[in-house]
Amino acid sequence: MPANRRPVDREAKREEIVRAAAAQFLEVGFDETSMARLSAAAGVTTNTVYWYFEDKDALLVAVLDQLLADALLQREQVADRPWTEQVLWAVDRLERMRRLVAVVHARAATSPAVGAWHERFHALADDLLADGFRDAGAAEEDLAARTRVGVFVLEGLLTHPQPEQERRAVVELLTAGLHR
Amino acid sequence: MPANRRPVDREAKREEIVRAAAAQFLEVGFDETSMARLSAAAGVTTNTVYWYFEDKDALLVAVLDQLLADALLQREQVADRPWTEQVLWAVDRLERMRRLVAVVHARAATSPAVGAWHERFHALADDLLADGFRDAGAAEEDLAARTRVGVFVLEGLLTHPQPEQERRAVVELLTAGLHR
DNA sequence: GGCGCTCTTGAACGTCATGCAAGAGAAGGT
DNA sequence: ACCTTCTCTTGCATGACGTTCAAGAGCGCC
Repeated sequence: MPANRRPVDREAKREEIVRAAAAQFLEVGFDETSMARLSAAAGVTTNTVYWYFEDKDALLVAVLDQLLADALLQREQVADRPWTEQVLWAVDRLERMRRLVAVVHARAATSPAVGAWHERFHALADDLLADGFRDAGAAEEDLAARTRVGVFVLEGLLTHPQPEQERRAVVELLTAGLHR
Repeated sequence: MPANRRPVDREAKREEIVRAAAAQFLEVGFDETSMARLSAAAGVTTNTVYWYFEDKDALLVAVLDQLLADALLQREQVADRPWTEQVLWAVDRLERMRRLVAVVHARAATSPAVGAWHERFHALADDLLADGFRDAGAAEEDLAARTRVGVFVLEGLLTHPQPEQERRAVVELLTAGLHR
């Protein structure tokens, strides 16, 4: 039990660093953002960052968690739209994170922390998509395959940006034959 | 015009380096393979590698070109199998390059050379898949969307390994309703 | 035999992620 | 009021990396 505690800060400062890191990672790129630059953007020294985060990968995971939480929160507001529209909304919403998708895939092979996050993310994505397809009237027998295709297409649309029209065509092909 | 030339070597040595690099990139990973380690594996010094290749990204592109050429060559031998089997064969064949897919996506954003290769690759993949789907009897109107989904699923299956059975289920969903 | 080219090498540079040891500042116990 | 203890911050160092520079070595051609 802590015999001591700084006013409040702790959580607040951590979040501040995460926010600064997120901005840098999204705009500049993960590999391209040095810990020095990142720390400067957050208004602290590099060592301070290392006080709050084990290493750069841990910071990446924190950023991913925050971005994902934001997205999930916003999702509630479109939960009643038709399934096709929900998927298109997700693509649009997640596109800002485009650069991070490739980074996660690359680091997941090396960093256990990022690897674990990647698995958690796919479990969540699988659940959400399976629910959506089920509600939209997909046959139970090919639900698993359809879900997996859905996830792959989602990732593909994120990492290989397409014009609005193509995007819609692709998603509509995915939901073809469903009653909603 | 060259007033001079070493016996044969030139092309041979270049290829030797590419082969060594390919082995390292596939087994160890691109980020994890240092130029020093790579050069040692090829039996030369790092500077020698820099004589043949502009930088690490150029070497990556050379490796990708070689791997792709190999795969295309082998493909001819399965060109007469049913379309579904061809796609499954491609997934199986390309799986060795799994780690490189993420690397290409990550570096494409930064390195113009890798970016260009990535675009070339997708143009080729689009062509091959479109031809395949057309031959398999896909409707001309949703050929483009189907092709794009195909590419995304292919990349997805590469980067997120699935058990044989799941893989087949996914690919069969893609080719559902086609007469071959 | 010397010029010029291709190729190779040794040593260096700048940047990066990260580690270490020392300190600042505020509770809490006495 | 002092001193310990804990959280947090900092300056400096380290080792690895990608890449560059300047100097050669060996061969073909005049």
